Amino acid sequence: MREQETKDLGPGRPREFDEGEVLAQITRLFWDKGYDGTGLSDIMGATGLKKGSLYAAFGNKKSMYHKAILYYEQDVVKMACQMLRGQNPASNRLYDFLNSPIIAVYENRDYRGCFLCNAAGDQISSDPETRKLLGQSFDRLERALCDLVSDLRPDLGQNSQISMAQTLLIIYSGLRVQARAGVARTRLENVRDQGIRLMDH
Amino acid sequence: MREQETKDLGPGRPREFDEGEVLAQITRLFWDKGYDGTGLSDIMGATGLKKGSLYAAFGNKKSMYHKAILYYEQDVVKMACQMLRGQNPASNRLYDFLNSPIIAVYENRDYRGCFLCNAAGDQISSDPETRKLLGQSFDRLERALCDLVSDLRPDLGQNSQISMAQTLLIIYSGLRVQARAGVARTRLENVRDQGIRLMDH
DNA sequence: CTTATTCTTGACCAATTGGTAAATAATACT
DNA sequence: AGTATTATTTACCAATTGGTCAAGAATAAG
Repeated sequence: MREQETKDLGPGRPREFDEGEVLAQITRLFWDKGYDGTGLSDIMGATGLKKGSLYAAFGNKKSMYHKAILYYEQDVVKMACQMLRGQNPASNRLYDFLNSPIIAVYENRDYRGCFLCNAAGDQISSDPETRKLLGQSFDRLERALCDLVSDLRPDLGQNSQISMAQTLLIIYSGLRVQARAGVARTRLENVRDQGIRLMDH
Repeated sequence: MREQETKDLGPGRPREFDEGEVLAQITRLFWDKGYDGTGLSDIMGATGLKKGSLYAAFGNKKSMYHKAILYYEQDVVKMACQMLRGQNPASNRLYDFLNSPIIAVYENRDYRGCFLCNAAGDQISSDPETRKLLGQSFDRLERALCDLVSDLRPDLGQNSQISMAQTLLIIYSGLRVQARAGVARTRLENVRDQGIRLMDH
């Protein structure tokens, strides 16, 4: 009675690529080059697929972008949420969260920033479906942050906890943006520490 | 002995457009459509100028973008800094600063966000010159914020004041990004108020 | 008026854009 | 084997991209 994992091949020629892997590559492209900065040619080059296959599998460019946001949520955002709700001490989880933008840039030389934050600044964020997807992913992050705050400050009322979670998300977004803009490490670390100290009040 | 304002016309045909006005329009375009999202055709349409004139006056597209950031600094950022150092009570200035992203979206239906923040998420932020210009503008904002904090909390040491200014800038960036992503007004207001309360500690 | 200088215009460019359609190839079912 | 179904490939499309260049137009100086 269980659902088939690999979609038992019905009639017709089978796919020669893994949809998830291809989507991961598409996501990476949109992530660091933006919507208009990524051409079908880039996508073809990175995936090795021709336009026909891409359009058949993922629809047009805008639809590919939407699927990329969804993939990012199921991949990066989900992982972040698991970390936020993980088994480590709550204060460590908070530190790791606010430290991750710094690690990315200054340890891993990863300048892509946060896909959601980049997308918010992109022209395509005026597209309603894109906004909806961005909102969903941010909400998901906020809920995880809320759980973290509730671990950290069970003494506070729920409204205060929510406000703190929202503030942490905003600080995180700001850190991602400024890190991508090339702000010095020490400055980001100052803000990280202030964000952590903010939880004491 | 004073500098001539309108550049006494020397030999040759005189300009038929005001360089500042045109630059303002170019800036607006890059601001809400991004680098790749803005085509020369858009710029021609908005300014009424042909490519030849544009290239002669501002160089190629990337150079136009750089000049747009500079224009933004001399226009929007400078005004913001003047407000931050203005005559109003310091707490009012802080409120106005953190409230401005909310006003923009929810009172003025202005969804452009902050050009600098958008640019940081843009593909072109990997261009060194662009990063330099972004850094300069952010620095300018941070210095003004530092003066504000020093008005607000003269009791603190300079290092603490700097950290606070940096945190305010990051919160501001985050607010701009999330506001553009369509986050609900009350959430932004929560964060605004938390940012203000942050100054009490 | 002529000349030098600057600006504007319009034609032109190769390359690329997102997108489509037909032909071909690989599978399952009968 | 034949047929229905789905995937891949190839060729093709009109439109647009950023960018250049030469010709014409408007000014100042001689």
